[in-house]
Amino acid sequence: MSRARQTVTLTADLVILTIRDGMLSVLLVERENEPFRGRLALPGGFLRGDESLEQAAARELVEETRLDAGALRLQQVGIYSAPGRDPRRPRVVTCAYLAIAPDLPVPVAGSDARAARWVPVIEAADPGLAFDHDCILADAVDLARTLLQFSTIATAFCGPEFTIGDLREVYEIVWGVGLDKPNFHRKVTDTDGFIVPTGGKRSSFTGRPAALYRAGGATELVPPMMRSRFGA
Amino acid sequence: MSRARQTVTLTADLVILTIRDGMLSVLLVERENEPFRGRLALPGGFLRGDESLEQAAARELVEETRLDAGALRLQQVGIYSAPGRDPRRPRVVTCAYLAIAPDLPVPVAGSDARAARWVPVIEAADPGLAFDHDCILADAVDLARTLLQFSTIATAFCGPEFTIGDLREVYEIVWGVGLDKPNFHRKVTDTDGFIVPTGGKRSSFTGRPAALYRAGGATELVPPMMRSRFGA
DNA sequence: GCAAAAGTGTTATTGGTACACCCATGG
DNA sequence: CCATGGGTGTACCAATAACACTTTTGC
Repeated sequence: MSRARQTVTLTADLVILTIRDGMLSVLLVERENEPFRGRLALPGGFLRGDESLEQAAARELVEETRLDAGALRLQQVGIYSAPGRDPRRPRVVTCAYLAIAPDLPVPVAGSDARAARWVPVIEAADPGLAFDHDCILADAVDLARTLLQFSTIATAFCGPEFTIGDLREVYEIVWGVGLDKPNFHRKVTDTDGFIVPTGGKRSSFTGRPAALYRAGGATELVPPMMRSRFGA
Repeated sequence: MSRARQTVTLTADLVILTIRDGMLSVLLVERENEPFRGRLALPGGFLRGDESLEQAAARELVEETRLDAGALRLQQVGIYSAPGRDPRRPRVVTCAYLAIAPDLPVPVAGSDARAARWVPVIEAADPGLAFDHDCILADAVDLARTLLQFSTIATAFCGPEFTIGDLREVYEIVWGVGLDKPNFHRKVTDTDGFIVPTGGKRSSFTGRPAALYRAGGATELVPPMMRSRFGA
């Protein structure tokens, strides 16, 4: 029987990352049904008949965060197909997608009544997530760290307008390192299309006001952003 | 009806790349059944009940090439789930895996009777492959080019022993550029764990004999291999 | 003035590019 | 000796790392 071709159930799971209170955080939902009732899990849903997996992931993203998936860049993390990973049915295979969101005002209750909330990534593995979502989350965070290095996606963590200091904080928090402020400033301003000045300034509580920028048109970051030691 | 959860058929397709006669080539099989009867397609097969997709891909690889998947590094290219991509059934979703193989002695007829043969990648798109395999192949070749830049996987194109010139040819053929010989030599010898000398030498028809090397233990290539202009 | 954050200048070092040049072998 | 590919030396250049220093705000 194991040699026979068979059908499987396909789901798309989302790893929506943001930065809240200086911590890399992920949107998790509390499961209301068995198995793993009461445990936290990544938001996700079943593939429908008229859509691709990426479209399913985009639909989930809108339901959970009200963010337009077209504006965000949805990145495929990988496919998880180990037999028995879902106790409910013999074969439930999932494809995980990474989305990076700005700090949203609200725990964004989805259109469905599930209780969604932001959880710092370091706390997410505490009792452990449902299914193999710990593994998926770890892979997605790894991917996010790599994307920061080679793409301009770090701006997706910020709002429409941000300072270079905001952007540097994104790198420092996601990578868990300190970056040299002067060198970072030059790097992002010298890279064509990374950020463009809006002309505005923002005064923080203390210190000199910082110039405001918005995301530029470039998506690739060449040369890549290097991870230095500690200069914060 | 389109909102209902449904089951799909899952397959694992393989993009097995090698270098033959100085050309990047891919292993293709001729389809014996409709649809796309007589057209070339990527080797692949249905997921069985007791295995993951990666295991299914590894099994296919052994069947097609007799290569141990454990020795090779199987890389996930992506998932292809557009509705209607397979005319046979409403939903057939495939996950594509990239394998890089040394130049094998034989067109390696698989254990099944399918006629498998190596086809240069530039010729593969000539009448077009079956299904969306043109797209999968293009994505896999892109991935291979990127992997050559950031990993040591280029050695997988070579046999157990190879010269630095052999390795340089791999880069030149896959990237379609010429590389500076002296700089390439230093780059690979200076990178710890990329290649290790075996002590042997190989005399070609002409010129000074080249030292032989085997693949080292490193998998990542830092700093990455750069694509220069043309110095061949 | 002082603290704090933004932003500029300058130097040392690392690593890639280009290319001249020598080495070892077959014919 | 000559052609050919293997391999070394070296000058130059681009980009990063480290850090001193100036600027502009709030208090």
